[in-house]
Amino acid sequence: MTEPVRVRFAPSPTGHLHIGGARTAVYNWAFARRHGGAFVLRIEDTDPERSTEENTQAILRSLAWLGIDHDEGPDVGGPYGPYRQTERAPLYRDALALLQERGAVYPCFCSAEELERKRQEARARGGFAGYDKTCRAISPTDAAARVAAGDPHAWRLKVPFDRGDVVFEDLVRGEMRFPISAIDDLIVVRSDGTPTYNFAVAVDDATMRITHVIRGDDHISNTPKQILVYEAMGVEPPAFAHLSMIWGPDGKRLSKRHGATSVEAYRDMGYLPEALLNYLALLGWSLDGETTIIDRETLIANFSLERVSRNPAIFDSEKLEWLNGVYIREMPREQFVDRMCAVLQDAGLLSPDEAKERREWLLALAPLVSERIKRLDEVVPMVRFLFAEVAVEEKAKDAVLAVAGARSALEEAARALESLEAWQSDAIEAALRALPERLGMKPKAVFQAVRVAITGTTVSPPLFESLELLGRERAIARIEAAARVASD
RNA sequence: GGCCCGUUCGUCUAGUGGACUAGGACACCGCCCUCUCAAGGCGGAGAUCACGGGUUCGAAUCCCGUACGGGCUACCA
Repeated sequence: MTEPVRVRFAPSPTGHLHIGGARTAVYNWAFARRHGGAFVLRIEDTDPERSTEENTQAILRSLAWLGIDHDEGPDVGGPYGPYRQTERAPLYRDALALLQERGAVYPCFCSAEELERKRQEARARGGFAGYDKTCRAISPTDAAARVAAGDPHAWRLKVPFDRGDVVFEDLVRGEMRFPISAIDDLIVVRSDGTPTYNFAVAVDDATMRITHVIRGDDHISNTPKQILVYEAMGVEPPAFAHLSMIWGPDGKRLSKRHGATSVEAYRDMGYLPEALLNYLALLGWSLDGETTIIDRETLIANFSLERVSRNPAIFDSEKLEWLNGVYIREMPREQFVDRMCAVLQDAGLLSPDEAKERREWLLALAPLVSERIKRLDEVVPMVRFLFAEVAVEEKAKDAVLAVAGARSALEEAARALESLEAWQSDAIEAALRALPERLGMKPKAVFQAVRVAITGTTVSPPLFESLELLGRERAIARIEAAARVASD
């Protein structure tokens, strides 16, 4: 195959971009980039009830945030547009005309009620419950006459009787084979003139010159129908690759019940796009079974459909969180400061001006924080004490300040820090380390008392650095205040 | 009912007839480091490869069947 690779991601804007859709998008995108092909975005908005422009924009935003860029789409255009199905009506009309010309379709005058009744009967009898092909028996002249007379009708595909099994090579699963007898004379155009899904998809993929259709495996059984549409049009079908579904922790279809399912929700929780991308890539694909940290470039350079797994995967948010922590720790310090500032500004702890003025200070704080969090939203509780006055938590008070000797430890600490010449962590450390022995206390008891005094909690970034960043005046004031409520 | 897909540690996976006493990662447990929490280092536990038959000198890997889960079977997508 020498033609350039063209793949598409075709979401329905009936909701935001979900984890499952995002994974499909990632695989399509990675495949396109790997082969130097085009990644096209097509919006399947034929369901007017549930499709909204807001959702389309949200999907576009989510893809952009993940760093999945498309070459053609509703927002950037392209040579095979339009890229919204609702705008492609003329294409479907042309395709129907082509099928009519080729004698590949026939009008069906059966009413919905009639069809429903037949379906019930067939189901009761057992076996195949498809359309009984009543209208296929109507002679072309009679049919044409009824159409001309304005009889309501849908158009059905004449599934050939002598075709043999529909066989295709799925790039993930291998050979797929469907008996032609089990495939219905599907409706391609409804009586209101709108195309059905399987027809629209085949027409779109054909006219957009899609070479590889990579999508969820809920479409496996649709594939033979679409192949029949291609054949009816006289067009070579693309290659297909079906991805298994992503499930929630309970092994059921991923849904709101499982908590966050949209890409935007993960963004808002402080996940990094590169971490989500990495996680999604690994959910059903592996580089070699060993490598887990896979950046964008590595993914593009190595992605292959042959290594896509056939079984459904359960979404493991703990592993995603761990991965996010890895990316946070590996993030360049400057970049982390930017991310941290954004979060602090959202929390109202920092103004844009301060972010600029205190850049050096923030750069010093960054590594203390980045090493301790897995999500960006953990920044705020961890460093709040540096930006605002904090009350000592009750349980911290009970566990640390209510211990014998806490008061003298704090008083001594305040004294030692007051007389310090240079307010730097190493000097602070030297001063505080001398205390435990002199007071006959364990180092941990002294340090925890100081920690609680300045942060209000028993857990914080490293103590000496925290003291330095807090500043002498505030640090000593807090230690003295804590001493007043501590036990002897 | 019919057609189709799937089934390896709790989870994601490696594995394509012999290197498998089934490897890696997350989670879990222990130890070390240590001012807390993390991070990091070291180690541990965890999979009768869904089950049952076969093929073969030899099967997680090939074939058949069963069970369980899932999809399609719409003038939904």
